[in-house]
Amino acid sequence: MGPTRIGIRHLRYTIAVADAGGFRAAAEALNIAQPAVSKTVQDTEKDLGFTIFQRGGSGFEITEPGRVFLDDARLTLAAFERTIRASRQNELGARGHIIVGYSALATSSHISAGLDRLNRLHPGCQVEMHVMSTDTMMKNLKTGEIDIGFLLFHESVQDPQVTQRPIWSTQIGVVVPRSIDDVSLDMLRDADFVIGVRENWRSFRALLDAAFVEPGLRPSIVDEAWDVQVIFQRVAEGRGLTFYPISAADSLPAALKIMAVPGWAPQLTIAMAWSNVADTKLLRAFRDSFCDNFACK
Amino acid sequence: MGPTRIGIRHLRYTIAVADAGGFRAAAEALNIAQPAVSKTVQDTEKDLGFTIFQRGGSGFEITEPGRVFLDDARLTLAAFERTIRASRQNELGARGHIIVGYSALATSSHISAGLDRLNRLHPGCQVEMHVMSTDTMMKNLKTGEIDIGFLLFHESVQDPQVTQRPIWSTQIGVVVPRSIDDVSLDMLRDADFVIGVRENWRSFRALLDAAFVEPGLRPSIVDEAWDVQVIFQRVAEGRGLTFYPISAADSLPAALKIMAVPGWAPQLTIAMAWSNVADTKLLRAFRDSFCDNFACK
DNA sequence: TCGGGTGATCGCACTTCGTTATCGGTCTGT
DNA sequence: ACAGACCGATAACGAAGTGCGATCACCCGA
Repeated sequence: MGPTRIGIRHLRYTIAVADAGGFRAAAEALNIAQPAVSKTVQDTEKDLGFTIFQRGGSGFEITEPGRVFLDDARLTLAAFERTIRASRQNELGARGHIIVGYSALATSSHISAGLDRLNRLHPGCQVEMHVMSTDTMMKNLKTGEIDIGFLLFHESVQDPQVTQRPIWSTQIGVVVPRSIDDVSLDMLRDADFVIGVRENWRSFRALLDAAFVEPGLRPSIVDEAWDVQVIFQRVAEGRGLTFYPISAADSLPAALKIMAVPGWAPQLTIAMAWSNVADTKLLRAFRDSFCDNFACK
Repeated sequence: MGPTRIGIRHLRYTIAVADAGGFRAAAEALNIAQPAVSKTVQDTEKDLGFTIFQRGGSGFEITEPGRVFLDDARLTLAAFERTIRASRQNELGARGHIIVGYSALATSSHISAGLDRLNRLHPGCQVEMHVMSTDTMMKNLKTGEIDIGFLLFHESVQDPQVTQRPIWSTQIGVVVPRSIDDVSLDMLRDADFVIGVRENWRSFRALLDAAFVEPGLRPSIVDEAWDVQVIFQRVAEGRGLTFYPISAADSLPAALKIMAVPGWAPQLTIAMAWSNVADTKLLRAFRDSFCDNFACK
């Protein structure tokens, strides 16, 4: 069996077909004509020696070996694009491009401090930030769509393919309108709350549920929202209070403030996460610039 | 900045230049003409936006960003070839190809048992075995030249990029000609020994050195050899004795036998090792088929 | 049976990638 | 100092890879 004639292009097209759910759709997504996709996928199948897509009259199914190949190919393609992206010069003439995902809970001066630190070591290195839920982040880390994630450290968020390292801990406080002067456990029992929906805030909600048990809290949730902005908006309107890590105090709207509850201090840890497979010199430098900073490891 | 026009070929050629130490040498190694290499490397540099090789009158130097890029590119290329290799059908029509490195010390029925087990799960999956020293193995694991290694588990053999998992333990015995009936600590004090050279047997020698301390042994080494076959040959000739793990008893030549020394039982552990970056479905199956077997993890 | 959907095939143009021949450069030994 | 051996870069050109539009064969629901 000779050397492969498969290249990155073959992986990219084949993956696109699987993702787009069809040859025509893939061609559209890739901005090329459909026959080119057909041809490339056929070449790939011929080289590998098995069919990836079982074509039927309408639509197709992915064969079992095809599924295995696609899983591996996705990782490989992500690794490839990562090394190119990390090495290419950007507009500023400096090298590097890192895509970071972070949970809204991880907003903190700690993050910007780490980014400043990185910027001193690698001037002009571009960092692209995207807010996303913890679950989405884990998925994107595995597919290579993001390089690094900052998320809520929680036992329910584990994956053998993803390494996590705690970066800092803080405690959960109550977000209230500025007009309120103090809070207490008793007050929480009677208050109404606006909290993120479980679909998007699964691990934070799980952590809150656990924190409610000990003091016997059963907060009445009058409203749920998908995004933090909406939650804060509701709180500012006086619809209810909400819980948030105290380290994120800086990112609160002016109308709100966050306060620790005397006698109730649930801890929350933010961790940095990355795929075991994602490994470039630049990413190591990035991770180190965060770890040295907070004396972890 | 548009999408890259860099492909696997660019990585392969650029790496070849760095490895071969020259454009002409690289061309020869790749079995192509030299101008093709020049052109491809130039295209790569243009796309990345910096020079990888600083050409001087005679020879060249690798620039700092070039070195970083090359390190990443090596990993990426290895990942690419691994996924293709793992997916391609072999002559038997079954899928998979794994390259395994093993230390001569790891020869054992445990290994063949694990391979049998894998063969039941993945019939026809090709496994390519190469004997190499522990140090070479670590290097090859990192470059992706081998997928899995079986090596002597030793504190001096550590690398953040490589994961190790102990697979089995055994004890060290003395290899003697069949004519000898029993061995003792006192006998070892007077005997001559043939042992592997330190360059190729570094970690085993370190382990032996430590094991000699407690009973106060200072074996007289009359001969050193590079390969295990040569060592056994010398022992069979009566030149001296040697030390070897008892689990490898099966692989001894007929003229020799291995015996435990009463009152001296240094332990030795064999571990399976793999690069953190090396990750395909097939390799996970391989590792699992070994780990389940010996109830580790 | 007829449109509207799928993917496969064909023929042609452009790009990529390989070749050979040749150039200009630096070292080295006379 | 100069010839010769080595290096990498360049030029010109052929072969292969890769794109395109047009078209075909097929399945399905109206």
